[in-house]
Amino acid sequence: MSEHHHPVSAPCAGDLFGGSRLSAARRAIAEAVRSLGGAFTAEELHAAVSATHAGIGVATVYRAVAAMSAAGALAPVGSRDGSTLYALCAGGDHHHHLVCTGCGTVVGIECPVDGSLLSSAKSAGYTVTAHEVTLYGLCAACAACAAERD
Amino acid sequence: MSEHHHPVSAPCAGDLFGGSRLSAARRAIAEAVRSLGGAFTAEELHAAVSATHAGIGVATVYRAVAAMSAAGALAPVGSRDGSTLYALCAGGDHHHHLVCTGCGTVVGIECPVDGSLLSSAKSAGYTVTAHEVTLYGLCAACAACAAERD
DNA sequence: ATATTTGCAAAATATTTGCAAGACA
DNA sequence: TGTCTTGCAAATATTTTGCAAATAT
Repeated sequence: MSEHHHPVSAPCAGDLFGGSRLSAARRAIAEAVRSLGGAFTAEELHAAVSATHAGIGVATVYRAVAAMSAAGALAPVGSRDGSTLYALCAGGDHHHHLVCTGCGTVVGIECPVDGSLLSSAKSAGYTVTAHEVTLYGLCAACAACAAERD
Repeated sequence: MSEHHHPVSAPCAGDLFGGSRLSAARRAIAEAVRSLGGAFTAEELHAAVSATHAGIGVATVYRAVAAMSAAGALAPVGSRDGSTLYALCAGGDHHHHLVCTGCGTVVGIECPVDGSLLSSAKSAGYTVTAHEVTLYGLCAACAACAAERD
């Protein structure tokens, strides 16, 4: 059927932008997102991009973040100093994120919202349409570092 | 012991500010928080206060929101148009919030984060220190209104 | 060829802060 | 009385937007 193998879901590493055009700037931004590894603010992403590809504007980064979010490749995972934190969102099935408050590393976690919670909401007269779950903590390395500091 | 009955936890309706001073402005703000009933932004709260008590500055409202949040009487429940949404937080035990996206009504829900999720985080090397859970949906009235619109 | 994306700079907002004056305890 | 709170206005900061030029497909 298709000559090229365009994945329908679970975008591969090269495609964080869904169906939008892949410009040089966006390529650089996608690269920076991966190099950051964990959670980041728009400004941090801009700084990371600028380190290797100078001349990319802040607005472009903000627009890229919006595009990647719309494509489901990025998810907001809290905020720091008034700026929204984003993180790469593993494609595939429904999940949430656990963010290390020390280094920003993010891992996916299963969704804890189960039928019993939904039905208790239902009995309160509510129909749940969306939910937001994020955990915060320390990764092994940051926990060890914190313990050492005592 | 105590001549006055200062509850240690689960602040009563008159005390949204914890131990801070109860000024006229703060009394008016607390009143407005209750009159709003559901989720609100700082600006909406300021407008509500101003309707009955003119002359209260925006900064005072922001500071009051911070004070009430610190006292545990208010919790952030998402954002709208770039502004943080807050809601009255029922005192007492640990819980989360379900917000009607139609009218802003908020109800408390039990916490779905259970031991199995925490131990799966643990096995990934993470120690969970905090979490954030919010559900969004429609209350009975707003759901009926939406159905009617078809 | 053409619709999308970029970069710049300016705009729109949300929230915070300094400080003198006023209010609570 | 002494400290906390207020109000105003200015400062900060984040994110958005208009528009002409550049670019991807």
